[in-house]
Amino acid sequence: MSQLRVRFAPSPTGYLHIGGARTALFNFLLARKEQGNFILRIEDTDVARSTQTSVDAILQAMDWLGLNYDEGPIYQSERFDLYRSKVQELVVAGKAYRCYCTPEELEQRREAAMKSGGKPKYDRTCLHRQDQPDDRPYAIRFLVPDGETAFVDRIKGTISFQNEELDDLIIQRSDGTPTYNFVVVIDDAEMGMTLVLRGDDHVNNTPRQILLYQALSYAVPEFAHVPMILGADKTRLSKRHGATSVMEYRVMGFLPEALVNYLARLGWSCGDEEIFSMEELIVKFDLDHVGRSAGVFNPEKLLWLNAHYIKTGDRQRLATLLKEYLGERGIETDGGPDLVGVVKSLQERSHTMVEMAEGAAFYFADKVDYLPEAVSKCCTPEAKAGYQTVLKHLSALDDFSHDAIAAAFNQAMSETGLKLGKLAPPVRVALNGTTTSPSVYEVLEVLGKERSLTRLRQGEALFAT
RNA sequence: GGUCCCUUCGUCUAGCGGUCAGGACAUCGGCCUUUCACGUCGGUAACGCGGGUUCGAUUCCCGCAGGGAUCACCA
Repeated sequence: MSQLRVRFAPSPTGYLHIGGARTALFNFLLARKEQGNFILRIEDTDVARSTQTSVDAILQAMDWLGLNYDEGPIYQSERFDLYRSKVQELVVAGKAYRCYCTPEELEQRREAAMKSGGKPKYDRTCLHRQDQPDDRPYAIRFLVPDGETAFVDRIKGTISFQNEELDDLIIQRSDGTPTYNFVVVIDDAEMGMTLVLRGDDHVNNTPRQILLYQALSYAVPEFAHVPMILGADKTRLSKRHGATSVMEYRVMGFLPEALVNYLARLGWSCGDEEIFSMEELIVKFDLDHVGRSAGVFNPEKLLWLNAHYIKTGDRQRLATLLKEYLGERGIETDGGPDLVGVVKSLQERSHTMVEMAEGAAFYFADKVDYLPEAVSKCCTPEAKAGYQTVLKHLSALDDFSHDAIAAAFNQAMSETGLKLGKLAPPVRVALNGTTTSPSVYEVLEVLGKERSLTRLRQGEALFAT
């Protein structure tokens, strides 16, 4: 049994963004599907740009999405000794060499080469250098062998490069710290990765890394590169296109399962299916159906999915969430109507939890905030009699259930000869101050008799005589 | 510029030689209706171009065009 081992390796220089989340998700799904291991590794070799705040933000976002890992987080910054010894191993074997060229010199030569139409690759000046002084700063470069390097990408198919296109890349900086392309190989190899699933932008790094694996006598893992995510204008997804941070979506009232479902379907498909729970994804996800081309992030479809999950979600759980969203808006729910009832009345008409919270606010308000236009439109002198008839019948109810309320309205209708379209609007205004709300029957039921009647009696004053 | 990758409705995509090119979001109509939604029925809408291969190409091959990625002592 060959155990699948995959990893997600973000660099902690910011929050977890949509693209990274999808890469993490794909790795997670594969690991769970194959019953392999999912490792989280923090790529913080760039000490200057890495922060603990970012690490925390990434961990929090993964937790929210439900992407738990089996090993880690492993910090590369704690493994410098290992990297250094591996660099030495290559130097001793003659597969890497010291380079005394300064960044400034290299930059100059690059520019000169570009200007004369040549390739901006390292000219191997120091490969042929005779002296190797220890008292001068030097970086270590990997000596790229001649030939061709090819690999079979699990998503894109065979990809090959001529080694001469590759630079003798620096694997250790002059300050002694290792560079990305080197540590990623050491870690993926030492941690036993069997598949490296990552963003498309790493395709060009892959041949260099393969050469490194070979130079260090490591087994080369399989690779799979997922296409990037674009904004509506087909450019790389960025702040301009809206929220890119996973956690921003929670703030905006999205459910994690909606984001997971959306991200999974962005670039992957399973016939005509659109709705997938995490459990289904684990069973159905596969690399064979991951597309090769970049995809545009479509917020509207995500919104539709979110509405779907709100519509079909567990009311008790949504009630708990709603309480949080209301709390963030300064609305206290204790002592108010039953939250599950509130959720039930709003569930079908909310696309986000924020929307639900906004729609639920009136249930918990001490006094109704009347919208002037709603009052003038619905609480007309002609409507007053009908309103009072409704109020009379509702007052007489012992059982304030939906059905009983409906019966009360029916009585009022036959008594006044008015249709529900005439009777309901002013009641709605009295209850929530506007012309839009859940069904008035539901609102009355959720509010309960006492609160309802209080509001209805207050509402009598709305009618201009 | 070099190298590498990509190309089906507006968007996400199904398709793996013969389909009226399917689904979903969005959009446009109808229905439902106490408001707003939801739901429901239906419509509009796509194979980048040019060569091949083949009885037959969206599908296979080669060009072209257009996108994108990458060419750091960043990751």
